[in-house]
Amino acid sequence: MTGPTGSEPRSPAVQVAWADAREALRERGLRWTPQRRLILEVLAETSGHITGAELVERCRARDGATIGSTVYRTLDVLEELGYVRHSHGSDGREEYHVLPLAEHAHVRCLGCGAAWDLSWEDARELAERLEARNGFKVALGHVMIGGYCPGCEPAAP
Amino acid sequence: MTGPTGSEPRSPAVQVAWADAREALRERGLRWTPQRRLILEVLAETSGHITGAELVERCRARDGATIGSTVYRTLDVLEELGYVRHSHGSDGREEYHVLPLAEHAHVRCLGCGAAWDLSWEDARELAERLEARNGFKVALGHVMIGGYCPGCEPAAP
DNA sequence: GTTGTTCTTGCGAGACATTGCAATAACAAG
DNA sequence: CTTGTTATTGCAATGTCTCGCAAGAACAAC
Repeated sequence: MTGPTGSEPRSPAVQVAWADAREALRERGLRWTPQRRLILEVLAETSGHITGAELVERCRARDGATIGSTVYRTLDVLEELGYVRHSHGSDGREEYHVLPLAEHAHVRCLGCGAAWDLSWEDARELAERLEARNGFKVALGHVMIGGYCPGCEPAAP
Repeated sequence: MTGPTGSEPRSPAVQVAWADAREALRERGLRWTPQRRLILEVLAETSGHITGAELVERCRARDGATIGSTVYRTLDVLEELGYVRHSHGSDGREEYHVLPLAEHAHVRCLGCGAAWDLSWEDARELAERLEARNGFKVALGHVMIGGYCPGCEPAAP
């Protein structure tokens, strides 16, 4: 694991990665709209994970006219472009992982809800094993490991 | 992996495991109702995985008066008793794993949607590693590994 | 600037799941 | 069998996310 993720502002070095989003869209014949600009802005200030509903709410805070379905559809587009990656939290809600510089697996505590990224070594080992034994190609962005961190205990059985 | 799971009828040997459900409920001061009886019946004929919505539908096929929320609440109770275990499929829908004789992790192909159980050795290795390195106790029932099986390829990037 | 193509948006409907609350029914006790 | 306790149910409202479709906007070409 590489440490818990939160929602602190991104470093300037990382922010630039969003700068070419408009370019990336245009290259694919997609369009740059005020709605997408707003969503990108909010995402650029987000680090770690964010749920779909949270993103809708933060966008709505800046522009009361924000429409939920537009946000979700934009998220789909951004995922295709590689800017976000989504999975599902333990409650089944969409959870978007922002700017996956390297795709990685998620580890989540079922007790306190904290989330980490699986360390690269652990991930690689898991992936190599499954591929070698079964020819199964692991998609690290789609791996969720639930459990309990030190301090959090499973509910009594 | 131990092979794909489906929805064939259970063997008689496994069916008996459901017989004491009524007993298990009563021991906890919970009640045996016609609704729960129906849900148990349907589950007893199910093997592998089933989504919440599917279960509701199958119950409704036998009793048109079946109420969704009752089914979901019963599922919660059964999960506490250990008769089912739930996780979330790649589309975020609830997915109940029936009668988890041994808790195990899920492997799912993002291409064809097929699901397997992670082999016990692979699972144990993953669990031991995370526990040793980070003190993180893996809950195998809450592990989802996405990827692509031989024959299914990731969508072009 | 005008025009045309087509990607996007807004909006409403719908699927799935959760929750609060009042009415009901299961169970134990007498 | 009757009664009292309280777990459960049914229902309605809410929340999250998806989808179809017509109107609107972005972009390129002229």
